[in-house]
Amino acid sequence: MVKSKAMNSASSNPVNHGTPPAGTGASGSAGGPSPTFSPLYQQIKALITQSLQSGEWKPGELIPSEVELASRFKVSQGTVRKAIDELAAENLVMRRQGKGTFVSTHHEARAHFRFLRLMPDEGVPHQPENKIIEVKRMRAPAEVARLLDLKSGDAVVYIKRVMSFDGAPTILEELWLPGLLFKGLTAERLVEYKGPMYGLFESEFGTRMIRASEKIRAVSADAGAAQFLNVAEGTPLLCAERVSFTYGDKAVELRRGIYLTAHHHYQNDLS
Amino acid sequence: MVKSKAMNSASSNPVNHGTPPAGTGASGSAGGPSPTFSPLYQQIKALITQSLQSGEWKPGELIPSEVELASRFKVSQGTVRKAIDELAAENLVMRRQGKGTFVSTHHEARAHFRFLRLMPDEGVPHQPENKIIEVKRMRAPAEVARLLDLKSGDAVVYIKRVMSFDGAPTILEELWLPGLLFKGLTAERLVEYKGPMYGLFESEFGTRMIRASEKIRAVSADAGAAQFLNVAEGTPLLCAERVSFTYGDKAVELRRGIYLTAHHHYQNDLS
DNA sequence: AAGTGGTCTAGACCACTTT
DNA sequence: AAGTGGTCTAGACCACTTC
Repeated sequence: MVKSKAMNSASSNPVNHGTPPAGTGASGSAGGPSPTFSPLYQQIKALITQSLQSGEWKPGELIPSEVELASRFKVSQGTVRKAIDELAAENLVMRRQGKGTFVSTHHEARAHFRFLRLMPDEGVPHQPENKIIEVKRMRAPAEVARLLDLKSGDAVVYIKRVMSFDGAPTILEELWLPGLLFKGLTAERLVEYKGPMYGLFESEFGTRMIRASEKIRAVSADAGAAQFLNVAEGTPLLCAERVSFTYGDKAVELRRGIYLTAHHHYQNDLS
Repeated sequence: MVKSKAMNSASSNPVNHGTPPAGTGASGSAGGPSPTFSPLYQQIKALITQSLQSGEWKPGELIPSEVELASRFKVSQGTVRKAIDELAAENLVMRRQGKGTFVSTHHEARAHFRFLRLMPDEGVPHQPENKIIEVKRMRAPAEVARLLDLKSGDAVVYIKRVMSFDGAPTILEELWLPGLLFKGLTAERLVEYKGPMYGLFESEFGTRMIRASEKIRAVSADAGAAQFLNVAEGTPLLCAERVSFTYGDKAVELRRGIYLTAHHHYQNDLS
């Protein structure tokens, strides 16, 4: 099964063992100056990612073993291994020695803290209580459309909720989601669902968040925030504006969180 | 050569190969629950880290090639490679194809943005101007001592400064450093030094920050902050309390930054 | 005992940089 | 041409989990 890489551009083979010339995917070509090679393991990684995205292997499920994937793609186990190593580093899959490799899911305490960075100043993190304030469909304002890569006026789902820790309202959150991706999303469904919202998105709407980018600022509590968080107007609050992405770096959520940081803090590790 | 791992002992040999000891796995056991073995590449990684810490290879310098290290440690190149892979992932070294592997340094734009997360809302990041307000030696307050793993009352260096972007004061920062590690640190040295403070610490005091943990809150501008940042008292500001660590996870800096987020934001990527 | 991921080796060749 | 990191292979064995 293939050994070196010179030549051998292959045929029905899903990957390009060859090197110089054409081959799978790759970009431009056509006399281009840079054929934009990608290493074999990157191509394998892309193929696996495709299977994840298409739902061939669903969150929580076991994916085929390294040996099987190697045989399927006609490459060595080491190459598959390196591809999966990167996917594991990006939290798309989780390896478990002796058991296999599983598709990551938001239905886990582990994945939980990746996206909720607010920690109590003392004690261990609790599961917040969740109160839905409002759910509606609307046309995307220009700013929302821009960040979600939609056209201004496209349908979006708007959600407003308050999260409390030990009975103390702490987070006021607004979300905007592309209407097309979240058609059946209703207030009832949100209220009855227990657990992290990303788990609901993943299970019920097939949209899995894999990466996010946040911009954080300090703001003053306006009348609304003051009311929902039970603080005086003008109280300093932390504002986190998040854009979340799914496979293919597609933006699929805009979230604006207002955090009361009197007894909590936003935890961040620089490494 | 050499194949198994397990155990730790050996003689003049820097790593523990050999020792094909008793039967695999279980063995008598009963007593020792965990022999605390570590894979060969982890041991190599530890040895390389030691050389970095001891200054055998200084920031910015080239470390020996993979082939040479493999020969020195009497392991295969692949094993050295895996060790260096992890060090590169932790930003302790940087690989450059065709040239070699270099010790990371803070004297680089690249390392710069790892620890300064405040970005302008529009436009590209600028180099801030730096104004030293105060430098003094003092005894560590209880809280500072606790976070720096010192004894209350131990000597610390205290620094207060303001950083401005395009002439606008934006960051008010206080630092506490262990007195023993920063003996010759004076206001003059700080003022005359151009570039990131971590570069000075690294070059002049041999202390390299490799990791940090931040807790972020929203606060109200008090009289002092209002004065230095040229805002009204009560203005909401972002407060980032950072503890930085050097090799061996030793805490060596406490930093409390007050950020004006009117035209800047704290950028954070969740992945 | 069989299957899975994890470690280690040895050798080949590729891509990039410098001499 | 020589040296360095980067990719790929093939095979061996280890550690963990399940049957």
